[in-house]
Amino acid sequence: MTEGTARTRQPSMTDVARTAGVSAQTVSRALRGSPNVNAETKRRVLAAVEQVGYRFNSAARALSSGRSHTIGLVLLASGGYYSRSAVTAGVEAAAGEAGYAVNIATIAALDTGLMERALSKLADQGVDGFVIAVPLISVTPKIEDITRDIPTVTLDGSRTAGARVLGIDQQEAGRVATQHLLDLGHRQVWHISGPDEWIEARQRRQGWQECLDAAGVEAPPPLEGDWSPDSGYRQGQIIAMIPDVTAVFVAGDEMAFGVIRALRERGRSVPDDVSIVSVDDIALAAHCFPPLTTVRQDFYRYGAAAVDLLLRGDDADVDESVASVSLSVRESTTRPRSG
Amino acid sequence: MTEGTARTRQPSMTDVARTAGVSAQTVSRALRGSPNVNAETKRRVLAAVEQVGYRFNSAARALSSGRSHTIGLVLLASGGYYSRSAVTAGVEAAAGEAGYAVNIATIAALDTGLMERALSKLADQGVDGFVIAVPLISVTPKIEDITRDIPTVTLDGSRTAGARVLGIDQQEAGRVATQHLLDLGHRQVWHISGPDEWIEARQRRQGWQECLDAAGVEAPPPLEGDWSPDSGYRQGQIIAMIPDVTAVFVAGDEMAFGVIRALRERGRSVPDDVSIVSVDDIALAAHCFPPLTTVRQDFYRYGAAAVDLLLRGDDADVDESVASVSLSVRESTTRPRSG
DNA sequence: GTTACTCATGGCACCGATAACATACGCTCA
DNA sequence: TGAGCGTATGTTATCGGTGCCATGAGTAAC
Repeated sequence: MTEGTARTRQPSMTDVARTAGVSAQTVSRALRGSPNVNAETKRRVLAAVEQVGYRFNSAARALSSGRSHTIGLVLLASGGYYSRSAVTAGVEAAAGEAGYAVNIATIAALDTGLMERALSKLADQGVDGFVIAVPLISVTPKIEDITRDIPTVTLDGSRTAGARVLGIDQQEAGRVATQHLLDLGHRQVWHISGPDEWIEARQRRQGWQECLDAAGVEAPPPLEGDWSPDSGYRQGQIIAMIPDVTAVFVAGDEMAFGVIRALRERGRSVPDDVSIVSVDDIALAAHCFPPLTTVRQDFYRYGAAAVDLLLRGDDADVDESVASVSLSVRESTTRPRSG
Repeated sequence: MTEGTARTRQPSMTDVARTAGVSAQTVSRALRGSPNVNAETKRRVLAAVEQVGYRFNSAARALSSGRSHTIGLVLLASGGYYSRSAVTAGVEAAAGEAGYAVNIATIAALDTGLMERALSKLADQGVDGFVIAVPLISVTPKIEDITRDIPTVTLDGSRTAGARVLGIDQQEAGRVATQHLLDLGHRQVWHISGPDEWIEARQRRQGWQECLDAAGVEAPPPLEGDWSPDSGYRQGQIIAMIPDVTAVFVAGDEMAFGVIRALRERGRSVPDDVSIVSVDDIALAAHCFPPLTTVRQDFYRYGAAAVDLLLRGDDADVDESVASVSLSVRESTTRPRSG
């Protein structure tokens, strides 16, 4: 390089201290808002920070304090891009507010080895906590080791050593969806669930089952998708071949898109022939054809609540507010023809 | 706590060194894959790592080496959750492969102040580089300062001091989409663009304009949305009121959903009355009704390429492969009635 | 056989903040 | 008046790697 001025190192606390005429320790205290700092001193420090263009060095802080002020977020690459995106935003917002940064690790598939590697990588990065937004299909000793050392919140109800679980009542979502169809007069409600590894999927299915039980209806065998619209399409083709199906509860909006398409291609109209209700209420649910009746989930708040739980640990008021679900009734559901 | 053994500190390189019977420096070299380490020594070191349960401390590394092996990703909370999600995955995958972690910062809106804060926050975290996936609506001195010090790749073509630009030819996308409609026999093509602050939006509009110019068609005034399905719906309502519209190029799939809905509600059928083509090819594009003809963008590779460019700086082969666009022809476009 | 050079390894200072401890000052109260 | 205490500030060691330089062994070249 031919630059005239050599690229000098970033100013450090010592530089600020010299400029402000105090010790580095006082600068540290002033910047962290320690109570025992004179107001006038603090002002001088802040002025010096501006003057020398000081930028905080979080690596040094992490090294000396042992805390990185970073949390690790584990996501699944496939499956539900809307929720992933919204959860990420919620996590990041809540973390940011608490002065934490967010480090992400995406695993390509639900594989224990990949999970171990992801957690390991984040642990190496020195995260202070984990938010795990994918199911832990199996908890290996290695995973237990890591989550025992580092506070963890799981979002889907998986349990591992020392992890807190943010319990959302997915069963309720399944119940609300199914009851809506029964209330419309449907005699039977079919179900296309998410992958069985996901506790969310299991809980929604359970809610469906319970609701049918309570109504004295024998539940038909559930079909299983993988959250993707393609899988919904495939399962929808099966549904389309079964006569007398008038109502289907699909475990996720994106799958529901595929189901509706499959039904339409087979000449079954939604909602005239078959009513469809699902869960999520993604942004496109209101704009597709027909607009989707769906149980709303607030993924953003879900993610934010996970961080609150992780950092503050106040289970109580978190769970209450996040757990609520609400039904957005649109045009993909209606009374059965002969109902 | 009543634990028998006090929670001791994590093992460090010194511990590994002692166990392996070498110096800490040799451990460091062995772990970083330095060429000048005896194979046998390396084996001993790796065994010792296993034995003592050593975990790398990246804060220490960052402090002493001055590089954090972390890159910062700036996203916009609203607007295109599919692309956000896919870009994030691509960035994370490419970064992970190169041994880098990803730190995210989401800005709630396209606001210069928020952008400054996001960059500043990531800079404080000590990121080695930025991938900025939102438009820089205005480049303030503060933003310039930060991006001058830290390598930056912008994804939408915004320019700022020292930033590399990953140039995807969005104009080509606009051209391909528009030409498809002309080829089908449409005499006129309307356009609903993205927000003018986005270079992507401007380029796609330019492509549309050029294509019409080349065909000797006078372009109608473009309408403008904000990428959201709701905005598509609003603009679609306007389009629906204009007689003789037979073809619309919508700048994004999510907006196209809203446009189609608005047209349908006004009794205009897609594609029989109006053909719709858009850009992105999100997962749901194939499953909505009617299935959407759209120009495919590979956001995942886009994100990955940004990281490659940032870390390796080999512009050449990156641009070529990513820039390509391809049209997915589905059922939302057809010949005009009297065409 | 000395020089020269490579390879494998060790020693030590240092990155920049913070924890822990020390100090200085001012004030209250016996 | 001096013990006792709280507040504001300074001093020093330390966190755990890495950069730089030194060292010794082995080997090729003259």
